[in-house]
Amino acid sequence: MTQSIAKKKERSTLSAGDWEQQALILIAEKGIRAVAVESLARRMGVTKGSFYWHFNNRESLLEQSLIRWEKHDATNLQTSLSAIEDPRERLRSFFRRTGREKLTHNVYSSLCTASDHPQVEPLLERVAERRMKHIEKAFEEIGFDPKEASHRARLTYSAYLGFLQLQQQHQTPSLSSEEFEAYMTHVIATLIPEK
Amino acid sequence: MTQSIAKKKERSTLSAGDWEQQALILIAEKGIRAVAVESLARRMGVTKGSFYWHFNNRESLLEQSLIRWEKHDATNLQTSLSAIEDPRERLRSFFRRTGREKLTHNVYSSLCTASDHPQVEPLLERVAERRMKHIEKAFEEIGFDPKEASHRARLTYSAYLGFLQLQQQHQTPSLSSEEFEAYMTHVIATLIPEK
DNA sequence: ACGTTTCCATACGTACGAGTATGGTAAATG
DNA sequence: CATTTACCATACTCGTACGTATGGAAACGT
Repeated sequence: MTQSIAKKKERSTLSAGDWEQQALILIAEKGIRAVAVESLARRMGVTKGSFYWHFNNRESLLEQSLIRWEKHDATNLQTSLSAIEDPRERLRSFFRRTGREKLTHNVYSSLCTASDHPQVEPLLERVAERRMKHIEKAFEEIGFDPKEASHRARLTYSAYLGFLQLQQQHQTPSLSSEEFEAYMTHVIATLIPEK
Repeated sequence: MTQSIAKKKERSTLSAGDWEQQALILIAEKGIRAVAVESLARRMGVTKGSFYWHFNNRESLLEQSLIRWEKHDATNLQTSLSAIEDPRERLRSFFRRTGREKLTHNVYSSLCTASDHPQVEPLLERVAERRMKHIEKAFEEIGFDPKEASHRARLTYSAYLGFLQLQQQHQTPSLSSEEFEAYMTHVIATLIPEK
């Protein structure tokens, strides 16, 4: 038993986790609708027979994949919260998170364009709620009263979501350009008040 | 010939325009993916045979419908621009446009969740570009220099897009509540500087 | 060594939606 | 009045993707 665990690195056989991981990569690249079991199987170098041994159906795969992603995202948020004590800096790092965490970020971006999907919608709700609370807390630490902090958090997260949308439409300066830097500076200056 | 035009109000036969109109209504209600020719035909009280007399294929219907919507939206923007001379008031009216123009607004909202669709993507790009220019101009009239106005317009439109996203996820206060009014006041105060 | 899991391939069955072929009916036209 | 034209119904084909049935081969337990 202990030996079989160590063997995982060899691609002798696939695990359910491998399928979930590849599904997330495919979501990030082409969106959730592109996750078809036959094409995904080809991608993994096997056929459908393998898939239906690991999962009951496509819906089950998506469910597990999304749970996996959500956990990963929640811990990401938590660590950034405990790591950065200055609330202003914490907010700035939230915006700049777009650059790092490429995969998990692209997954979210893709999921947003599938908000009508029955399995995705509740996930997006939970994630948005969690992140907005996170932002709201930072604004309260800065000095906003609860009501204002709530509104400012909603506005901030809306700006973030809208930016993702424009990014997918290729209507945003590339992340590495100085045009992008200038825009980020403007956003931070507008939404995060000085001391 | 002149008589047949006058008869249009009677639902004796359907025109291409009728199909496009119903397609837009369906898009607003259930998204563009729900626009299937058979189900749409049932909605119109006829069968596929009718549809394929008016259109070559489904793609053609979507193309015509989207063009129709885009024209409508462009004139809407133009009239609001020429009707309101105060730039601040013009920006405020942009935000509040969510309430009025229910149909055309819901269509846009639905289209945003289908930004990966090949026929929708270029449309969204054009619309976003047009609207952002509109907002940018208002900010310039207020007194922002061109660079700042551009950034502020992008931020403003991002906030708008993000709000639509949250709205679809039912994570926004209802448009008629005072909670919504308080939020709008906050947004306007944050993004539109006082004189 | 032998049977039992584990993992996967192959071949099917099925549902759905797009598009086609063809025929029918009422209105317009001459 | 006869015939064309506009509009629509019915009955197909076809491609795609999900899901199932079944069998094979390697690994594991005993």
